[in-house]
This record gives sequence, structure tokens and C-alpha cells, in this order.
Amino acid sequence: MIEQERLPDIRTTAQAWESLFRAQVAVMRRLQALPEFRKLSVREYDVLFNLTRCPGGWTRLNELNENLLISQPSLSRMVDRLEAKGLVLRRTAEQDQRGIEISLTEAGRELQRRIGREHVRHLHELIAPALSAEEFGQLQALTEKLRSGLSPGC
Amino acid sequence: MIEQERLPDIRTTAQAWESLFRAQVAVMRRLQALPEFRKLSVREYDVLFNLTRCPGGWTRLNELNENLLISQPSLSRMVDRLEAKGLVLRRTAEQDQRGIEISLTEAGRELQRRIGREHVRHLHELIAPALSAEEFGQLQALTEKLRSGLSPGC
DNA sequence: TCAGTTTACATGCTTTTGCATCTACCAGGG
DNA sequence: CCCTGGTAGATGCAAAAGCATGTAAACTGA
Repeated sequence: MIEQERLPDIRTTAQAWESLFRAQVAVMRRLQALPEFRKLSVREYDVLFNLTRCPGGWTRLNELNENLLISQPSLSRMVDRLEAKGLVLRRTAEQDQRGIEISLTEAGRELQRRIGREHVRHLHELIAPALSAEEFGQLQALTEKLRSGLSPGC
Repeated sequence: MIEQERLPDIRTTAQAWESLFRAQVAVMRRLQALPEFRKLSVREYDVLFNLTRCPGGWTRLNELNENLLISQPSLSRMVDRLEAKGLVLRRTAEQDQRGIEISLTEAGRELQRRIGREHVRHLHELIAPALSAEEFGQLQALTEKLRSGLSPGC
């Protein structure tokens, strides 16, 4: 038996996106009010978090910028501030003298871990009651597929 | 036969949320660069959009604020600007003299529709290739359930 | 009824963001 | 080799954001 896979119409995609977006807002709104984000904003934490996810520990600034919603100048200045706080290091890329590479300092890594632990714990308390383990698995699979399947054209 | 519904562990919830969040960032990053948001930022558009969704057309400012990620003072000033542009109206609430109610002007409604049409069209082009109609339906159902099932405690 | 508390929004002030632009560097022909 | 075009970040400046606080109205409980 052949499974028919319907192409989504414009209503379907719009409604799914709206629902996903509202869920994200609802969760994020509660998260960012939590005490772990008093010293470092969610955006700043997200930079540190992204830095933990790159092999070798160094990432290009432009590459980092692709995973964030802030503009290139804003990231440049946010890195200034994180550097001033002793949380990240800057160096010029070896192969491309225009480029800048960033990595966490030990203090930065430590702070990320500390905030991350609290964050994950609070996140769990907040969202765990909403879905079963199986449903969270489906949600993860669908959102991963969504992200990786975005139209390259636009 | 009884279906066993497992409770999610902390890894499962954290990974699902991270995936959802990254998908949202990836989509939003592309959306906000589109031409329809040159005149009005995504945040401002979202306010107009929320105003189309309230019965009677008038919404309390604090109620509106719950659906947005910006702070109360920021919303207050954003409404100032939208009012100055002739897109929304302000009035004091009847039952509660402290409260402010907002509604769209005709120009505001018109602008929302115009941006909204472009927005939905571009959104569709962007995300439609990623999932089937059935999968978008599942995604919508899961994210709605997530949003409505958040722990009231935190 | 009236002082004390809470809620809703506005406002002063500082920080952060974004747009436009600048500089430095790379890459690809002539 | 130099010139042209393009890319990676930095920076000047104006707009927007958040924090702390102010004001005024509503609730609360003697």
C-alpha cells in the first residue's frame, strides 16, 4: 500500500507556523524572567551556548551570526562586551585575515554551565507537563526536519 | 489494551525545546529580511496582527503584552509610535480607569492585511518544502498542546 | 471609610540594537 | 602587478529596548 503524502497548502503552513511561533513566545516569555538570566540576557547566554557546540572551540563570527536573530553589528558589539567581561576570546582567523574567531574562556565556559543547568531544570519544570515523552520526540523530529528542509531559494 | 504514556525526562524536553527554538530562529531570520518588513518591523507587525485576533477589536494593553516578548514599557512606547503613524487608537478602558484599550484604525487594518498577504506567501515558499501536509498538521497539534499545557507554577 | 497594598500604564535614564558606512583583506582578471 | 569587485568586521549615529520608578486608579481589610 502506497502512502499518499499531500503537499501542504498555504493555510496549513501558516497555521502551523503561527502555532509554533506562539508556543515559542509563551515558553520564552517565562524562561527569560527566571533568575538565571539576571546576570546574562538570554541572547548573551545563547552566544555562549553556541560556542560550546563548535568542535575545536573556535567559531567564525559570521558563522555564529547565522544562528542568531541579531544583526552583524549587534553581535560585534555583544562580543565586545562579553570579551570585556572575560567570558570570550577574540582572535583573527589564520586563513582569512579579515575574519574573527571566538572561543569561550574558562570563566565563560563555567558561567555557561552554571546558567545552563538552572535553565534546563526550569525549562523541564515548565514544559514537561504539556506533552508525553513520545510527543516530545515527535516534536523534535518535526522541528529538525523543518529546519533542515527550508527552501534554499528565499 | 492500555497505551503506556511515558513521562519525559530532562534530556528529552531540553532537546525538543532546543530543536524547536533553532527552527524558529532559522525561519524567523529569513522572514525578517524580506521586503514586507522594511516599513514595519516584525515586532510591530505582530502587534497589528494580534489586534486583528481580538473580538470587538479592542484589547487591553496588558493582555496584548502577554503574547509578546517585549517589556511593558517597550510596548507602551511602541503603541505611541503606532498611534503617531495612525495605525492604532488608544482609549481608557471603561470598567477600569487605569487600563488602556487599543484597536486598529482602518489604515492599520489595511497595512496589516497588505503585509500579512506577502508574509504568508513568503512563509509558504520558505517552509512548505520541508514537511508534508500531515506533518504540518502534527506540528501544529503538538505546539498547540505544548503552549496550552505549560506548567502554571513557573 | 480610609490607610495600605496592588495593579496598569507612563516616563526618566541607560544600555542595546540596527542601519548606513568605513576599513581591511581576499579573489579574479587583465 | 595592479585594478575591480566582493566579503568580514568595526564604528558613528539614531532608534528602540529594558530597568527603575512615578502616578493614578482599584482592591482589601480593619
